[in-house]
Amino acid sequence: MSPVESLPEPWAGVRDRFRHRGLRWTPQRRTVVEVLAATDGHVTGAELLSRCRDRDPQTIPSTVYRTLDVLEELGLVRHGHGADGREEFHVSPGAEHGHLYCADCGQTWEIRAPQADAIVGAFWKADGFEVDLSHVTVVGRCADCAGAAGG
Amino acid sequence: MSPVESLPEPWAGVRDRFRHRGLRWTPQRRTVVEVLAATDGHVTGAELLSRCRDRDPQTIPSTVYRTLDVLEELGLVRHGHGADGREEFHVSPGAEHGHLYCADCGQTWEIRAPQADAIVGAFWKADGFEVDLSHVTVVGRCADCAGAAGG
DNA sequence: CAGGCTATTGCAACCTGTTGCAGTAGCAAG
DNA sequence: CTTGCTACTGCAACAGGTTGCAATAGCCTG
Repeated sequence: MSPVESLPEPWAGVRDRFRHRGLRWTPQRRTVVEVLAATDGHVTGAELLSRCRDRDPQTIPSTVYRTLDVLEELGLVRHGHGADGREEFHVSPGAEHGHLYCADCGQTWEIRAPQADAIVGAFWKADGFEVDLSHVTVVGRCADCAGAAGG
Repeated sequence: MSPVESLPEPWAGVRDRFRHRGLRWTPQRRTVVEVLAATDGHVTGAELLSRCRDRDPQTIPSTVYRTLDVLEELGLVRHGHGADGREEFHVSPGAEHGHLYCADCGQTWEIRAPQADAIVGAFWKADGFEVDLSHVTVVGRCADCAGAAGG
C-alpha cells in the first residue's frame, strides 16, 4: 500500500533521521510510522495501538508507546491529554494547537489563534512562562449546552 | 479525633446534604470526607486513597472514586488532571483555580486571577464557552528553566 | 422496633499506560 | 559476509482508574 519510500510530507525521511541519531529502524517502528502517516489530526494512544494491530496483530503496547516517545523527541508528534486525562497525540506538528472540550456534549474543537494568543501571551507577559499549547485541553461548557441548561 | 459533628467549614453539614438528596451516609463515605477535611489544596486520587487506607485499611478504590464523584456533584470538590493526566482533586472550591506546570523542573503554581480572567474571558467573548478553570493544567516551561536552557 | 426499597459496597475483570529485564536483532565496521 | 556493540523488543508485573453485578446495609415508613 504505502512503501516506506513513498510516505507523505514529514515522514519521508524518518528512516534516515533515525539512523543518523544512532537509533534503529525496525519493523515495529515502521508500522507505527505508517499508521501515523495515514492519520491526520489527533489520535488517542489506545486508538493508535489498535490501528497498529490492524496492520500487525503482534503489536505490543509498550513498543508503540516507546516509539511514540522517540517520535516526540524528533518533533514528529506531540502528546497532550484529553479531558479525561487520556493521552492524545497530535500528528503533523505544523499547526501547534490546544483543545476545547465540552463536558456536557463531549464535542471538541481546536483552540483558535486569538484565544491561543491570549493564553500564551498572558503567561508570557506576567511570568515569563512559555506555554506548550499542544498540551492544553480546556474543559467547560459550550454555548449550546450552556444555553440548553439555562446556565 | 474529629467526630463528624465537628468537621470544619464546608464539611459540617455534609451528612445532611447527602440525606436530603436521597443519598446515604456510610462509614466509607465518612472516611473519605474526614480525609478531605484534613486536606487543603490538592490531592491526587492515589494519594487520597492511600490516606483513606491509613484510617481504614479495608478501603476499596472504587468506593473512594465513586464517593469523590458524588462529592463533586455536591460541589465540595472538583477534579482536574495533572500534567501527566493523573487525577487531581481540589478541596474547598472557594477559590476555583487552575494550575501551571513546568515540564522541565516539575514545579507547579496556581494560575493567578489576571491570567485566569484572560483565559475565561477569551473563550467567553469569542465562543460563549464557559471555561471550567479548575480543570485546567497549563504545561510549559517556567522562566527559570527557559533561562537556564537558553530559550 | 421491624420491614422493605434501593443506594452503596466489595469484588473481579478490564482499560490505558509504564517499567525492569533478559534475549533479539539492527547496523556499522572489517 | 561475518562480527560485535547495544538499541530494541517482548514479556510480565505493576500503577491509577473505571465498570458491571450480586450481596449488603442505610434510611424512611408504619
